[in-house]
Amino acid sequence: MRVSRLMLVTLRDDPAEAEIPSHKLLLRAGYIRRVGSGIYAYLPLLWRVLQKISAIVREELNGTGALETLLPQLQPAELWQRSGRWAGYTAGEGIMFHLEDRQGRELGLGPTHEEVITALAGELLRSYRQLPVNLYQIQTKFRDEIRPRFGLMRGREFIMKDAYSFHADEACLRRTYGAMDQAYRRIFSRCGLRAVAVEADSGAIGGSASQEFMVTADAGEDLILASADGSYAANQERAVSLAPEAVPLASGPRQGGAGEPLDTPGASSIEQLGQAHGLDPTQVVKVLLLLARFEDGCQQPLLVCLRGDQQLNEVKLANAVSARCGEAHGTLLELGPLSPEAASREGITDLPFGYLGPQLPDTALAAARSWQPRFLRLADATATALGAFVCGANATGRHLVGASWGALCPAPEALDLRAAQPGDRCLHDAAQVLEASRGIEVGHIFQLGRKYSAALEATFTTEAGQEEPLWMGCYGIGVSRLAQAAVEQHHDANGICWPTAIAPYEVIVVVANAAEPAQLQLAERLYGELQAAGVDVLFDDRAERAGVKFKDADLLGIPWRVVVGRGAAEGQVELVQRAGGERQDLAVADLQPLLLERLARERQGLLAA
RNA sequence: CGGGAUGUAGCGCAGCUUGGUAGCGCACUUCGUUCGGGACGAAGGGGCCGCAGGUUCGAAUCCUGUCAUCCCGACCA
Repeated sequence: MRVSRLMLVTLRDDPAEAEIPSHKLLLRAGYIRRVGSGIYAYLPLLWRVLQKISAIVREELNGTGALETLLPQLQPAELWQRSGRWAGYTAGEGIMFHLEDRQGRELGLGPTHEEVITALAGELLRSYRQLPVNLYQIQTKFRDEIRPRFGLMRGREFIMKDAYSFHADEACLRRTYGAMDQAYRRIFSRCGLRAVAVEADSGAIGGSASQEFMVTADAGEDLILASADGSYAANQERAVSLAPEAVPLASGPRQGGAGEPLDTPGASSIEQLGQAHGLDPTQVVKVLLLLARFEDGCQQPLLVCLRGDQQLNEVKLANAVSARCGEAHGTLLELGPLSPEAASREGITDLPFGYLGPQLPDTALAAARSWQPRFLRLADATATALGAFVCGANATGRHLVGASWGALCPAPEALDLRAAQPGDRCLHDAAQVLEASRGIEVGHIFQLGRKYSAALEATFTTEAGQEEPLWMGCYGIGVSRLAQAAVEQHHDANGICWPTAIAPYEVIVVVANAAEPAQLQLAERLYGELQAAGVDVLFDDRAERAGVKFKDADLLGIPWRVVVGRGAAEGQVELVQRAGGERQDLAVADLQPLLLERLARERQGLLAA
């Protein structure tokens, strides 16, 4: 392709709308244009990148025996009502764009395709003999993100590869899940990206085991906690660890474990309490009140106990609450702190915030107008493990010292609700410590189990002649996000440095002075020869000064630059590698063999390394 | 949705405090010089000043409303 025909518009200044390097560079180099909030046009250069990524994804998935398909983006509400996700995805902070057709039928614009594929599988897969099957598609997804940002990182319309597998039993699901894990590692390696697999929360998709693939980059939205020995890595949402040891309360239980009152005016936070009365945060049980709102309108107050030095992990809490109430009240729509303002709107004005203790009786909710009149009481295991502790006395300006579970109040169910922190000891080896890094989530694989097949009655006949719901897995890759993540991981002060495997073009031939016939002729010749040799080659034939063309070549991030300049008459050209900036002068005859050899290796991405 | 900010030419910005009919850099067009790291000179083209009301002889500027976009938090590939 000739640059003069490429519709190339590069920007010298950073666009004001972009914040992170990859977003700025994609805009400046003419890869994308914003059309609306979270909506982008993929310009021709980026489309080539996306097609290269897609080709790698296809090759690897086809290699596992997966089948490519294409499912509708317009999806009937009825399908989502059957799976129980319509309300959760459209009401409240739901992310599904939805609309009504001229007949008044409700439709959703697919944010994901579990419903459609499961309904199809239910119709088509009748016997264990047809299993397993793994179907995938590469397609635009629509999500009405609460806050689109960072260009393609979190758009409202984006390209995703999603795959869904169907199995006769769980062991088979596990095998395919393992095969997808391996395929994903190969895909990211082939794209030239450093990626790590981490344990993850299953989120709104549901199901049991799940693993995320993170491209490591400082601008990543996710916090990864990993052990230095490489045997444990998890998203912070999911990470588990050993909490620091608690400092025992010197005097032990007092007043038989009911605790001794202590006047603590003004000490409504753990820090203030600790400073004023010489207490360690690990000696305190703190009580958080939260409110959960469900699909059926039920509003459930929660009383959560944590050890004073620990932070709540809301994802873990939301999972625990869903597990306990989901059956009766449907999807958990919202979970947040129970504020004094919200309480007083309910008619509850006497909650001593800052001095709450786990013995707070349900009668505190007696005045509630629309809330459930009983707390759902949960505790982190670090709190229930305390033999004697300090807690609020449920009266402003007063705490109890030396309280113990049983005597003060029954211990709530002990769960893991705490947020693991960098520096925590690991569960698998207490000598290992969790270290933090940032990542961009580019892939996520799930063992869904039978959640969707049961809801949508997608069953098959087993060898024994029984009707059973299909076992399912689902596997996603954010293709457009991956392209931007690659830029985030591979750029420098001058622009993008694409890994060759996904670069829009592999080589750019730059004619230093297009007015010089010898240069122009040689450049034309090399351009033609490289094309004939199967190289994706750009030819910068513009009547620009050399400096402009060099700057643009760097900004675009083409891995190899061939400069046809002063040495053209003597048959000399210069070869420059974009990443690293290595340059060498070559005889024209040596160029192509050298380039072809390097490209052959680089097209394999990190697999070649 | 809560908190913060910004809307002036394709992009980046000034002008607004103190109202008087819109400017700078880049980009674009033409000509000349230049020609290996975003050249120089000359001459040009391009703006419903986000939108709607209001105040005023007069509004980019003041007032009210509204929309959009971006940033910080909750969601996700």
